[in-house]
Amino acid sequence: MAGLNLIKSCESCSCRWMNFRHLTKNELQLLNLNRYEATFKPGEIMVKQGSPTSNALFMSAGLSKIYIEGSRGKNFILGIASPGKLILGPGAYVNSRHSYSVAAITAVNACFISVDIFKQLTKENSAFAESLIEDISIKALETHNRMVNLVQKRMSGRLADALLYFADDVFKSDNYDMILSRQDLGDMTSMAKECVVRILKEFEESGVVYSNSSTIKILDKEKLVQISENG
Amino acid sequence: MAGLNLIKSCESCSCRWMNFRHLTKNELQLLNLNRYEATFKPGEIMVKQGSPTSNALFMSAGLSKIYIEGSRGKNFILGIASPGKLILGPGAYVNSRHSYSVAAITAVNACFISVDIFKQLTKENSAFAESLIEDISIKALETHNRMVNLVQKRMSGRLADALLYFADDVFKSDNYDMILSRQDLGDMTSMAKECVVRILKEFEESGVVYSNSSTIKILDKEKLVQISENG
DNA sequence: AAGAACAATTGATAAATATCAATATGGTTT
DNA sequence: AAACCATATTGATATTTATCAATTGTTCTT
Repeated sequence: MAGLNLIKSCESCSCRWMNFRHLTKNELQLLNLNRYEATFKPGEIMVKQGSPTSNALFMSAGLSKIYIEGSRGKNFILGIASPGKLILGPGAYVNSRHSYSVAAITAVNACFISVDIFKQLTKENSAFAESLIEDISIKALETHNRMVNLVQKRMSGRLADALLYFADDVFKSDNYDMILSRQDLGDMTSMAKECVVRILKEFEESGVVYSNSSTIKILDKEKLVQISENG
Repeated sequence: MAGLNLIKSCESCSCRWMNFRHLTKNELQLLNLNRYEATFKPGEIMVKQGSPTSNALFMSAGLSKIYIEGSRGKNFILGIASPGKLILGPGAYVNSRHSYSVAAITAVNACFISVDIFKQLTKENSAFAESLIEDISIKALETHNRMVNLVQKRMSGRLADALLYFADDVFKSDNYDMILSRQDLGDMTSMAKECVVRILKEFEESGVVYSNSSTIKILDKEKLVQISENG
């Protein structure tokens, strides 16, 4: 199995989870022995909501979307996963079920790491455990923030937030490919796909954001931030 | 200072945090030495969003509301805190600032416990640390669920959720005092206070819930659950 | 008990958002 | 290049929700 891996070892991996810095050489080796890599094509499901949390995931290449499958077939997109981020929902510590689904957007390489090993490491290494608490806490803060924004802002503010999220957190650039469909953008900002189109058009007419169906260029970031803040 | 405390010690406390069961006698004593009790009158602020997270809180009596102060004076009510629950936002592990405010609804007794001590205990006692991760994870799951519901359901479904939350999680009874104002109920369900009134009236007209300004009686729970599920 | 202050209620209306149906566009397959 | 598919776009309309203004009820104070 190790022969199939693209990445030589966790010790030398350049895109490993930051918090693995707290692990000793031995612990990293243990990790390395209990992982395997897989590749996914665009659109393929990497993690299915409700399935057992046997593994945590770490992507080494590509982008994927994390989404909750709500009732009546409606999805809610939590965010974009990229290399270096832990993919393991809160269900792992509650009911041992994945609390969200993850689907590849681009071609993706990912490491599967046994949750049992993962939990064992948190037990043995308190610095590592604390860093996990930090990671979870950061996500909780982001979620709180997200929820308040979704609930208190109008459509243009919500869409501005999403565009800024891609620029600042995902691509670190104000020009980027819009990897989500209009429908997905709607699922992320709680609006109908037609409304996404209309608000994007408004942004374009006011010279804030240029967009075509697959590209975004933020032209006036200050104004976009203002739109986000004014709700 | 110990003389001011109503509760004799953490060891014998009947309403202490469940996860303290993982602590040893010594650790409980350490906890006990580093706590102090306070009482709050209805309406008083117990924790202010943005203030330093020097202490975690545990209520021994009363009810309070946990809320995020959003932009432009709009609040968002996260939930109701009751005895036995840890009150410590994710900010404690991120920026050492309280990420939400907490205000007493009824008369409240609460213990303040030093966050430093709290963190020290998670470092020394891995079972305790894991139980904290579990606690945080449960809250994260609830938040995810909440967010999806708020975003995908219409007003009647959201209000039904809130009424069921009070019945099942807070009061464990289908008849209870509505301790929140209509405005607060609106801040919790993302709707205007006038709409809360109107939907409650609808519920009453269809025989699902009886309500006056300070009381709720769930008359047809199945139907209320249905309303919640149908969005 | 009168009055002040605040919360709840109601009705009318405006604003925000979703839905529906039709058309356009772009990329793929054949 | 024609046909096909999925997605994007547009316009018209319906639905949902918020806002405003006025009134009623409640609680607290004096």
